[in-house]
Amino acid sequence: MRPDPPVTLKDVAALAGVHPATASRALNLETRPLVSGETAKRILAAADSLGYRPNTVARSLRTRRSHTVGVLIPDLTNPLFPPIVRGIEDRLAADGYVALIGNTDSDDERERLVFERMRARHVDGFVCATAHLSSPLLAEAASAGIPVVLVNRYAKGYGFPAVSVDNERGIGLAVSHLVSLGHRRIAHIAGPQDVSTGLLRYRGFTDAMAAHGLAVDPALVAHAAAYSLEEGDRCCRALLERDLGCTAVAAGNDMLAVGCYAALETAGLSCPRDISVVGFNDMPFIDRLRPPLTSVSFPHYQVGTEAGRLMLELIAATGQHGAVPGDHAEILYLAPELRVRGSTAPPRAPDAS
Amino acid sequence: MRPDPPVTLKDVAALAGVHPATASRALNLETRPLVSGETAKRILAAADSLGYRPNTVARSLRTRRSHTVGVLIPDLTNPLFPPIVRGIEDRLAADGYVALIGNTDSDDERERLVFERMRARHVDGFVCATAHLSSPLLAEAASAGIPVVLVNRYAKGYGFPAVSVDNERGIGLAVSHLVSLGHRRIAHIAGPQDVSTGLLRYRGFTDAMAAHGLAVDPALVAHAAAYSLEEGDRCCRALLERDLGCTAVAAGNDMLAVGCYAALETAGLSCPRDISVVGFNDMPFIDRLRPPLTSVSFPHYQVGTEAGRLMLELIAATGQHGAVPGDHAEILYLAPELRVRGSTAPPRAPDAS
DNA sequence: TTGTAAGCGTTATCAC
DNA sequence: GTGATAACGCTTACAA
Repeated sequence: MRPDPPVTLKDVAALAGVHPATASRALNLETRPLVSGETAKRILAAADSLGYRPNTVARSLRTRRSHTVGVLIPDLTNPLFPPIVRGIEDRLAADGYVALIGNTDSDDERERLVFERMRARHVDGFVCATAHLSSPLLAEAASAGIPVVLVNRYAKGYGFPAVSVDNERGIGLAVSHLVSLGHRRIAHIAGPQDVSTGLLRYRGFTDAMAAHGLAVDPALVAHAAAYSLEEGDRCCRALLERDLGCTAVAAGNDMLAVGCYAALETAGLSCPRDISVVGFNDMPFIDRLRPPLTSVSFPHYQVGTEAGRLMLELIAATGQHGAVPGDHAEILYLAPELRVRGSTAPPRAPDAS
Repeated sequence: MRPDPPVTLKDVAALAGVHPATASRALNLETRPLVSGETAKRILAAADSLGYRPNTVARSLRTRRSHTVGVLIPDLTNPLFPPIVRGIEDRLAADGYVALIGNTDSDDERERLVFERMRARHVDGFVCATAHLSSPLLAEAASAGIPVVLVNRYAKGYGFPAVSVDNERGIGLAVSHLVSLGHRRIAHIAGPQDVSTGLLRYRGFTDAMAAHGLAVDPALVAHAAAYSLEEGDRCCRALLERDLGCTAVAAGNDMLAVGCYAALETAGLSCPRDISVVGFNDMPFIDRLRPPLTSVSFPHYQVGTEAGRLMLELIAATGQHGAVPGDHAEILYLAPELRVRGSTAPPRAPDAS
């Protein structure tokens, strides 16, 4: 079976007995008012009967709008991202946009590569969940006037809108919870300090401790090189080896927290009996682990839909006059909630602070 | 800051003092041999100094190749898919392709919508993980000569290559394992029968039971309307209510199996003490549930990379003469392996079959 | 209200 | 080996 020859605007115009330009006008909602109702009807009927589908590529070449958005994430297999990406896709789809997806593994080179590739395909904007605090890509996008929406992470100074959880408040909830259980010597496994979440949660941790009148023992802070199970495991071991009598760990995110589970098991310790663990993100299925992880939650899917919305607004705004993107950049902080589960309990032998 | 004006082929040609056509030839590897080494070098230098990036959209219009592939999946938030999608994306990226992603929720209308949208964007092919056993989309793609690779599911008669696990053998492993533990009355929660996995695993289940000389009590087969936790819960309840003394459940996939956990808990039963449960897919993190789920495993990521490979081959082949896609359709069955974990144990009171 | 014509950036097909 | 020219399918001033 040989491919059917694609039907073009010219075919539709011919069948309707009008000029292609007229057909184009009738087929586009914005310009439809320009053509008489009579001919418009004829054209639409013709298009319909031929099964006409506009060639987006040609249109894109002309209008410099592809109705396509690039989505940059570190790694789709990190359970945090699927709901976010779905949210983005759903919101974009509602307006006729489609999403190009690219995993970067937080690798600058790979990030650059997918960025370039998407740019070459004339994406109308980027939703970016990979932003390091300083990123040449963002600078480039800014100077090229490409809309960017930051997700989950924030980067200063580019004037891009962002959607994210209130990290400092979130980790504060975790600390308060642990303190209220009676914990005093609380450790923190900090995420990478070159991404906003790592930095803000670390800062939030020290602030929250201070607010509770607790000193932060620097030895009770471990620094993870990445948000991974392995790093969580490694950092937790390091903390245990220091033998500083900590009774709880507030981890920088869920992966690090689950990494702690492994370290505790290796050390023959029980969670939460010996050590309480709190995560951050409340990833899907994390409530079904053994033990169910207490974690700081926020609406992932909604992060995606909000990011999609901001992107669409940004694209629309960029169309207008010489609109400077980022003029009135909207930064959205979604409220965190603590989901208390089985990984936290009062310390074994509460020490009077 | 005003957007930099994009540099085009004409600019490069001008700087190099050649005609745009020549510049084009020099810039494309396939046609580079046509131009003298001297001028080629000059052109490349010019392109480099200007930071030239080919406009893929324009190229696409001309060549009818977008170097873009549409990926259709039911739902990205189903943990089975992220590794597969990553595999696809990684393989495609290695050849300069990017992936458009679309969630369909197994909804025909939505599927049609994203399909059309991607088609309008001139994707070079579709990797499709949503195929029902009969799908108008597939027929349409086939007749339009659009390359399609089926993933995880199979659909007969279109001649499309497919990558999937050997479902019948997989469920056979599960049954053998349960039988060897001493189970005789084994229930099956069958997935939707209009998708290949549901059908094949069901068939595989009855075959395997027969091979062990065990009768399949029809009342011990429950039919799930979807691969969801809710349906697993519902089906498992139904099975329990029938009170037929089953001691083990071989579920159609992991979601259904985890749904069983909920039903068992509600019924005050313990897994694996009262009822053993086996899943299928070995989703990420499923080994960390309570109890860790025994499941039929296969290499998800590799499913993705193989699908990507097949897609690239198909695209390459379609380029040639009037190659009929699906002539030598390659069907890849990856080998399943059983991961035995804490959700299976000998029955409480083994009944002599 | 509709037609004309130019052009988006590239590549394919001719000549030279 | 290189240049000229047309064309991919569509939109959009401008003209009628």
